[in-house]
Amino acid sequence: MPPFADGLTKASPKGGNVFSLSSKKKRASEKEKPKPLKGILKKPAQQPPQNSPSAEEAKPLSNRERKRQERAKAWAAKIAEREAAEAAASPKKAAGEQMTDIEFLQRKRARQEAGSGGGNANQKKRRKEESFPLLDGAPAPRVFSPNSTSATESNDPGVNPMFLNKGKEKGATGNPGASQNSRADSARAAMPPPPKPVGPPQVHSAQLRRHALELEKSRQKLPIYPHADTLRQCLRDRHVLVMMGETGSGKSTQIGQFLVDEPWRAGRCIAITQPRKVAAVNLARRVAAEMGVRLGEEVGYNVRFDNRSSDKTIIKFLTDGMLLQEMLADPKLKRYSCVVVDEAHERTVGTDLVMGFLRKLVYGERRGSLKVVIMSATMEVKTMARFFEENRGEGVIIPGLMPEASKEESTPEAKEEESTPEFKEESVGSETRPTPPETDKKAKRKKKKKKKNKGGIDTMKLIRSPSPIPERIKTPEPTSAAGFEAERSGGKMFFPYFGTVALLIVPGRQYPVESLHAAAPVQDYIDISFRTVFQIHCTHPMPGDILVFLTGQDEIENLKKTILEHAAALTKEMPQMHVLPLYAALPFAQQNKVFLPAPQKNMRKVILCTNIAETSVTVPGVRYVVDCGKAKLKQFRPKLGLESLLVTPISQSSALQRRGRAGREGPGKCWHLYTEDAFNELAQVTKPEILRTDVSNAILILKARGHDDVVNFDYLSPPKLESLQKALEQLYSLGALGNDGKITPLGKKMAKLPLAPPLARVLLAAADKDMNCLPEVVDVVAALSVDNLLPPPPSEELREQMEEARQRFRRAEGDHIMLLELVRSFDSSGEKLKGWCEAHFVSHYAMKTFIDIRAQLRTYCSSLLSSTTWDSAAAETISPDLAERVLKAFLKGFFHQTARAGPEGRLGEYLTVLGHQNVNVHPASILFGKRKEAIVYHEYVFTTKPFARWCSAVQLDWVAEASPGWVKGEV
DNA sequence: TTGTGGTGT
Repeated sequence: MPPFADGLTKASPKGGNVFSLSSKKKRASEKEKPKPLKGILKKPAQQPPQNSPSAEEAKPLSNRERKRQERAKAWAAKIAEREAAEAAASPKKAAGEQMTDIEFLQRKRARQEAGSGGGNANQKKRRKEESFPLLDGAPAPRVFSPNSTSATESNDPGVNPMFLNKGKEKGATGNPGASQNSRADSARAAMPPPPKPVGPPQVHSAQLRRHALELEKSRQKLPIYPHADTLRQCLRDRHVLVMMGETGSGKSTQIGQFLVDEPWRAGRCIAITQPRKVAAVNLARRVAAEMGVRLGEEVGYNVRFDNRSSDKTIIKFLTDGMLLQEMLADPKLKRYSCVVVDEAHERTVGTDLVMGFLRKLVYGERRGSLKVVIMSATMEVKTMARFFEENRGEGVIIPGLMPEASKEESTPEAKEEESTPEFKEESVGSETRPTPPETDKKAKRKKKKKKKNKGGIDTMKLIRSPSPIPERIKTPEPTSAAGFEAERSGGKMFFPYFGTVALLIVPGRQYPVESLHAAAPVQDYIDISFRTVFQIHCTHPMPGDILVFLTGQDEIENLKKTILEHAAALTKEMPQMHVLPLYAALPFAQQNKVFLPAPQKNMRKVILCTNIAETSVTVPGVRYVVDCGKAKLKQFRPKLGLESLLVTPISQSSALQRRGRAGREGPGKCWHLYTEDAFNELAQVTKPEILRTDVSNAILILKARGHDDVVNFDYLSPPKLESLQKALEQLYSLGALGNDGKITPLGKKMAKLPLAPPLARVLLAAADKDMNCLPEVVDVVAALSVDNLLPPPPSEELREQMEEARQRFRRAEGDHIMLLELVRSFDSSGEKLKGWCEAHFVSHYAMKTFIDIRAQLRTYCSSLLSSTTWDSAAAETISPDLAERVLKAFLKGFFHQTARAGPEGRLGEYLTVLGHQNVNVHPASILFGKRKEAIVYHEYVFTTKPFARWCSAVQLDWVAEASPGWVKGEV
């Protein structure tokens, strides 16, 4: 008898199951459609759902289609004209001349005559230049879109493309036959095979193309596939498309392929951004395979340390961070005709900044020549659409989606202090940051205070630095008559246009997942998780793995232990349990175990994970999810200037995401360890990262890309003024900004480095003549940039052995120089990386990352310093003098993270130089238990106590020397 | 005397 059954009854006040079966059997994509609950174990009699369209008629080339093609041609000509004008005008402009209209026309005619005839010459010419065989010739054949003539016309009255799944629910809930037998499909099947590519020598092997043809079948089954035409039409009519595509809709792989042949592409690349590297790489692989091309040629990717793209690349997947980096050299993103922002709902700082830049470009410098697609989950669609509408959605109503936009904004918010008012929906649409007199007064008070305390920095002056007047241009005339028609009819006809934004909702492919909530509030969710896991295991059939969401490594390892102890007591008839932890700090080899089937036949995987499994990792085989309702989230407290990790209740979208993990391979079930009322009280969406973190890096990114007025930048969610102020202060104190708030030459160099501003400052300081320790500092900075370089001992027995192995790196100066010793020791050992790491208890994976980062930093630095030798083996030994120079360089970036010895007799205690806060040397530091005059530390963490991690001994006069004027007084 | 969610340049 398993120990849990008894516990379960006790845990419930009513003496029943802890869980009340929710009366709703929710389908992830249609929550609003309650369905009667059938028996828990009864298998639904439905097939895997596929959201396929109802029959769509394939028409011959209709008048409308012909007109559309004409419009497309006209469009291409327009872009070509614009480019011709730009190209022609620029040399003249440089010479201070103005080109006359006549000159312009002459040039234009000359260009046209140079082409092989017709008004489409420019377009043809460009196509040839691209040498993309699949696109050669006009009209461009849609090699990969055999349904291109199918009639999913967005301007077809009676169809509501905004709700593409409406009226198709039968298909959606699992009647694939309906779609497969549709006339549209047979029409597609009857189409002639794709024409063979013509043009330059065949670089694509027949094998690649054969494989692509095989993949074509599964492409056609994707829910998004039938909507290709609607999607294309949206982007012909509007420059911005906000698309809600649910999990499994195929949006990420298909969007690029749908748009390749569009005339507005004008030979330029389509960028698709991702928040994660793996996603960018895998998507590129898949799309290259589907298109039958070699990865890195027409389809490629670009992520840190790995660039597989070329001049030929027309669909490029890249991380949002990489796009931001590209924007340093190319602020207008001239090489792209279209930027697709995928997973926009995740609201990472990178994605948010990219969206801000794109909004500015699409209504400004790139008006008419840039298409923007935002792909997001349900919850954020309104936010995104309003943000991208040229007038912030003012006076525009999204039919059916936001009928009472004003009403729902009156939801009362909870706490005043901690909740960020800017985060509420309604403020998203605000045109500029509101500056009522009250705010202004407050700000002025702050300014006075700052002046008094720190002497001399006028932070408000920094904030209020040059404020370009935002350009206001009227909504462009829609190119589609139908779009115009729809707007005029005032909501009678539903067209997917929300002012200047097109809006599309594409259904996904998810199996139904049943939601269960706790009947009463849960006190100890670890204990209840444990019971629930056994309850599921004993009452639910195999196959079906269990995924348990917890908050951290510690919880996971503890629960794993408990489960294993009790799993041993399971009877032999019961399936066995295979318990696996999953969190980011776990070595890859162990992480990968979750992808493998359980080692024995009658065995169920129980995966205990952090929110890594919410987005980053998809575990196969999962049918049951346990959601504890909490997660660790970073929080920035601007008053203290500190980031900390806090266990926080998750948001509703997060809960739905977790639940969705049960429905990837079949109908599933999710146990939420909190009441339904508690769920209803959760925030709708997770607070965007930009409101939770230190924004100094983000501000430097803005400044370096020419946005001086960082307060009035187009943020989807503007950070608190306090956070901005803190960031500006930090950048100013590091010398990245001048008194006028503008970026300094030093700041520009810092922005180019892939490092947090203080570390970037350190690196640049080391290049100074008096410091002269760049190679050493590069080593230390790179070592500090990797996580878990020195993992804790795998077992207590090995602790002594570990300490002995690491003994040779010890340096009296502290952890920074210890890291340098470690790196030197590896460099001079001549051993293979893996063996060396194992012998010294250094993380192999972290060390590989270290090597990559170091190489990248060296490349950046080579331009700073011509005569630097990077040969570590030939370098001087780490003399006390060299160590001192290294630490002094660190103080240039970390003077604000220094502390002096605390009261006598308390060894590890220090008081921060700024703010006089108590900090303790972290026990993992080699300075632990040692008393020094002062320390510089790399990181402040608050766990059981405030700790300073990665500490080194410094002298107070060094601190004073390295600090800017206003800090000196504090030392 | 510790051991922090997840990303990214």
